Amino acid sequence: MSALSLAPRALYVEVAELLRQRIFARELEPGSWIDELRISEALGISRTPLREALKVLAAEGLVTMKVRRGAYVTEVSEKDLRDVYHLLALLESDAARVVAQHATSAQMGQLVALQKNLAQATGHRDRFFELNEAFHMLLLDLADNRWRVQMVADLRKVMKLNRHSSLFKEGRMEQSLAEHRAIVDALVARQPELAAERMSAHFMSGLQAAQ
Amino acid sequence: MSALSLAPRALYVEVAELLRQRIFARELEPGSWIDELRISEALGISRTPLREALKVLAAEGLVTMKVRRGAYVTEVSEKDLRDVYHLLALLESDAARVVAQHATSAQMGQLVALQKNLAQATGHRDRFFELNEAFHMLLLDLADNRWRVQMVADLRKVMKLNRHSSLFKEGRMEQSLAEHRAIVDALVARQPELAAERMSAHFMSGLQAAQ
DNA sequence: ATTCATAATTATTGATGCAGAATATTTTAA
DNA sequence: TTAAAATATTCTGCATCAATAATTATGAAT
Repeated sequence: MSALSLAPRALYVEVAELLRQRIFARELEPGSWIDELRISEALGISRTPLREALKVLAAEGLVTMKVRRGAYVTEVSEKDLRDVYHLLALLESDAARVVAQHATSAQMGQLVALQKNLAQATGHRDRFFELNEAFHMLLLDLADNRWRVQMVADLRKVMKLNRHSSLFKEGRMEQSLAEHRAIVDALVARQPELAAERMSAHFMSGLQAAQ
Repeated sequence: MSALSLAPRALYVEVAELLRQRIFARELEPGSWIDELRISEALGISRTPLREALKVLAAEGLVTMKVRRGAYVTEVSEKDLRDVYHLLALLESDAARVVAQHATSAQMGQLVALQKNLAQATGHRDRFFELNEAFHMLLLDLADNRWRVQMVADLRKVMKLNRHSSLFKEGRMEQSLAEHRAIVDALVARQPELAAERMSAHFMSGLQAAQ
């Protein structure tokens, strides 16, 4: 039993989170079938919460369900990855546009602060990756559209299914940092279209690095 | 038991579909709790497939789950509706842009044909509504991004939660038809930005009608 | 003897009913 | 009127049974 959490979660939520981790860690490989009995036994739980967790993951796109066959980890093709990046660019560049228009100066300050932390994390890949994600999520939060937050979160999960997407190639961190700086500059300068363009370019650059 | 379907579906899928219908028909009202026992008894099934169906609907945003409390139909505020329309406008206008750029002339023909059917359905609200949805879905299919298709489908379900969204006000059908015609014209003329703009305007106009 | 088709077996998922736990409601007493 | 206890309701998770797909075994034909 894990440490008692402040917000108690249902077992199926915990199981879904665990499976996500394993999928992202490639312990469960894309295309491989998920054996309900094996996993539930390994986790020491019954099949019911596992099956409910699989429904959640299916809705997120991480697994695909076939009737009377079960669930397998979704395979993400090169085209899928391009499509996902395309949508992320669309949704997040629009978020940048909205933030440039409507964010308070205090909120801009949050983005600038996070950007500075990011600048100090170059070289530390895990830390950089973490702060990078935090930056994008903060921007989304500030754009204040809960449906978009959910959709982007799901798309980012799918993106993580790809082997190369989470690995930054040589020099990618520096380039990414520069792109972030340019985005923040445009936001602070209250230039919505410029911010949106730069965010879109940021994703196109990220897609190239992933391929 | 319903007629045997060509593609046999799992019970939880059927139940999810049934619940969607009831939610859209306002038999299950936003904010009301879903009594697992009552509904499963009414449907003559056990609670397990119902619970799995609720997980699916929760992922779609139609119901909200509270741990140890169960599920209730999601309440959609005015702001939520605006946010959903904003995203639909963003996603579908981009789809129009893509279609204007990449669709074959045969595919353009499909859109034109559907548009003509729509023109003949003014006055018949249900039929018009059906064809309207078919038009948007065809456009999405032609844009060829399965992740977007899924996201738009989910957003449209949320949109339907709103009482006014599915009802066309007086004169709305004629206006909607004119907007569709303008969109198709831009598509056929291979003008991506114009098509995108008109699609966006179409949604803004739809939002006004819904409020 | 080998190969293909068919039948029997096995393994896995789908669904059910029940027991336990947490929460909400009602009742009772101060 | 408020607070605590008892009761009722509802959700969570498990063991079991049923249905279906996958696999193996069997037999006939070439």
